[in-house]
Amino acid sequence: MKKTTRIQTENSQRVLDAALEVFAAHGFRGATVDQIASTAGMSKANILYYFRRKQDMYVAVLTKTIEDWLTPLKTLNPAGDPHEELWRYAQAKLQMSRDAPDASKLFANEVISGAPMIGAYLQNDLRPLVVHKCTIIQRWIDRGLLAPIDPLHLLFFIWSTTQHYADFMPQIDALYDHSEDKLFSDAESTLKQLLITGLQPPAR
Amino acid sequence: MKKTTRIQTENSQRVLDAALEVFAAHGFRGATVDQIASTAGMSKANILYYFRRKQDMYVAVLTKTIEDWLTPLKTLNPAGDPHEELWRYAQAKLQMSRDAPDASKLFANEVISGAPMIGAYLQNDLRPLVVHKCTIIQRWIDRGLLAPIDPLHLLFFIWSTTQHYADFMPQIDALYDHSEDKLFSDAESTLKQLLITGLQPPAR
DNA sequence: GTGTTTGTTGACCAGGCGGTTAAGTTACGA
DNA sequence: TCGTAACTTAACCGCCTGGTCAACAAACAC
Repeated sequence: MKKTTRIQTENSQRVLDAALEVFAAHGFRGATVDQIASTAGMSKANILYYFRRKQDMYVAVLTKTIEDWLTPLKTLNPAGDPHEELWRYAQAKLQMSRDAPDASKLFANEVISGAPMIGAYLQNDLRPLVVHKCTIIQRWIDRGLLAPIDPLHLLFFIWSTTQHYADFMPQIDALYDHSEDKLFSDAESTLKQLLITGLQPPAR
Repeated sequence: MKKTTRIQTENSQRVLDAALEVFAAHGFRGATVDQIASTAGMSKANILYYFRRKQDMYVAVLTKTIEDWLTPLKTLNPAGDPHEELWRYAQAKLQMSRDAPDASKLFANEVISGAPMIGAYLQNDLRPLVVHKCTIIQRWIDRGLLAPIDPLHLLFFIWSTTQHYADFMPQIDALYDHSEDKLFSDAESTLKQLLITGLQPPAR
């Protein structure tokens, strides 16, 4: 009954790529279907053949983004070295900011406007995952492997600093003179310094 | 010739307050004049009497925000204690995130959508200020008062972490259980820890 | 009080919005 | 090769958008 053809998968993807770009730049309300259509190089009526509503494109592209988002956090290994694990996570997030800045902007736009579409997701999916990871971090602290710090705010630190290099790129461009490669390697060393030395457990 | 009446100042302010709220939540394109009008409790035609275009409200509210934004950075005192000065700045920014979250969201929205309105400002006003402050920080480092770190990325760190507590509040709400007071005092100690210990100069 | 400036608004406009439909074109299995 | 299901789009719809305007009300200087 429901078979997905080649053209279907191809064109759906084209629409989603264009939708991500436009929604990331203007948010849900600021984006127009016409603009998504012209970005995708298709007629408006045609993209509405694949996604009947603007909102359908939005949730599709947002859901995909969120799934990618969660992956690196899930891999935090309780048995590993705390500094190494946290730094690996921060690195992965920074890399995502570089590789998929639009995904970061999309998420930022959604949350800034009050998370109207993903409020439930934050409560039902993100929260339990974060609570779990925070207990892992807390256990590291209790065992003296990490300086005492609020695990949740530590996550906020990692999120905010890494996503900054996607969301605020126009500002960074105005202030930073060197290549993109150097920008991200400088960012990496700065974050590493703040994270690692900031989390050094007190001497025994 | 150009005298501003009492009603003018009062009502202009009402419009700007409403405009800040709406633009912060939906960005320039996503905001509607009708919505600003109803938020201000005035008719659409009336608010367009004070600001002839939607864009005029936007630049007015954005300009005001940016001026407030820069103030605390300007007070960075080269003669002061580096840790104290930087921490005072970070604290001031965090307090602004708490007191005026809409201003932070407005700015974030503008930059995320490519800074179409304030690109010139970033180059002409923000940049020289930041360059100057970076040399101050660099001088502290050269004198051994601060751990070696990239001054610009240090500013990025302060900006991103503090603004996170305004822009991403819906996400924080979903993850954080205690009072707003406790949230911000926890944030403060976490940031202080990361900033101060992360910047401790190497032992002589 | 009166005249003039300032403030207020309902009605209106052209264009853009998300979305539908009907009619046509293309792809493809049999 | 042919039939049919999948695909494409011009034309259209009602509503909302930013913005104008003329007519009216309020405030104020004298």
